[in-house]
Amino acid sequence: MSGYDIKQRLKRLGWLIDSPSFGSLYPILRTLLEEGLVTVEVVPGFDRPPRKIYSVTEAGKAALRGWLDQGVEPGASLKAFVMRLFLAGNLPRASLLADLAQRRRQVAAHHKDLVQTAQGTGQELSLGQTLTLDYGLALSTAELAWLDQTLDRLSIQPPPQEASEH
Amino acid sequence: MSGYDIKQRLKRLGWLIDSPSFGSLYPILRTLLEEGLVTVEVVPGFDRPPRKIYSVTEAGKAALRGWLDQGVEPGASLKAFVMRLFLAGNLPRASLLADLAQRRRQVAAHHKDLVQTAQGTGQELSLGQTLTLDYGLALSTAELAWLDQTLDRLSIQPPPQEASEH
DNA sequence: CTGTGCATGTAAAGTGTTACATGATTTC
DNA sequence: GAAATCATGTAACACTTTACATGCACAG
Repeated sequence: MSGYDIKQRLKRLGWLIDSPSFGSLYPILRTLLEEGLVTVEVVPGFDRPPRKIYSVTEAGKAALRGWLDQGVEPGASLKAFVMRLFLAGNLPRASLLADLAQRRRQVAAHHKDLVQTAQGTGQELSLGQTLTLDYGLALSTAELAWLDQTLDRLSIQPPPQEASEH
Repeated sequence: MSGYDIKQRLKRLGWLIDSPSFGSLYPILRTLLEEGLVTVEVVPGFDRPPRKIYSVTEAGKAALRGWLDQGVEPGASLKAFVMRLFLAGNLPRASLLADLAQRRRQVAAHHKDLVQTAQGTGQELSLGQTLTLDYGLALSTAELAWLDQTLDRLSIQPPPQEASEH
């Protein structure tokens, strides 16, 4: 993909993560190129400006795998999780399941924390705090349900071949 | 609250937003103090190190209200929304409802986008992309439900007095 | 004929984290 | 006796955005 494409692609997920600006994206691509993690091919467009199509090299894939294998720090944000999830296709199935399981533990802990806060503090909460608490509970409940469902689906149906049902 | 307290408090919401480091938090508090938006009171502890308890001044409240009144840029992240929600107690009820309504529009648009991506692109999605899409759909669905429910609740039950049911 | 989309890139300015320094108390 | 919690703060470093520069095509 080109730098422009990458930004567009990330912007579509912009609700969950924030996509980088060109001012950080282009320098990063140059660095990756210098490190040999990607290659470029310049494709001149008829009408439009020429595009630089980047491809990940084997070294790049290895580096990505290395990064993913490091795992997430406990307490990682939603954003970090989404990023890893997006790249999960490059991860062996077992690692992906471990990642999801760890996320489940984190969200479960957070959920428990929210429930305790709701019960513990009594009635001395501001409207803002009440709403935030409520919002957090709703989202964590939904995420836990999704994680359980997805863990089930991926555990029972392990073949890396694509399912024919479509 | 003290700087330490603020960090603790924000860390409890750390699943949804990331709390600042002390390296940024303390300088910010000093700036706010110099601008007259907060005041300090040093409370020496018997055992523990002395604590600096900050309080928001009237000028600080006015500045906060000004910031909240600016509204959110379209395309604001979940993090930004949670921050505003948390501070919503300082907002007139009508502004809060407007904020929630705008968030609803944003999430609805994002949800629609995800549905189109799921249908449009066909079957040529990687596992990571499929999972991210699925995850986004699950969370946006849950958030829309919460927003609808909350908008209803706050519209029907507008009194700023606390409900007696507890 | 002004604005928007495509497409890349640089430099300055801003914002943030990491690492360090201090110092007492409690837990393993 | 080492490590963690409480509690504040600074300086160096890393990172990011904002603003600018370039240039063509197309729509209102």
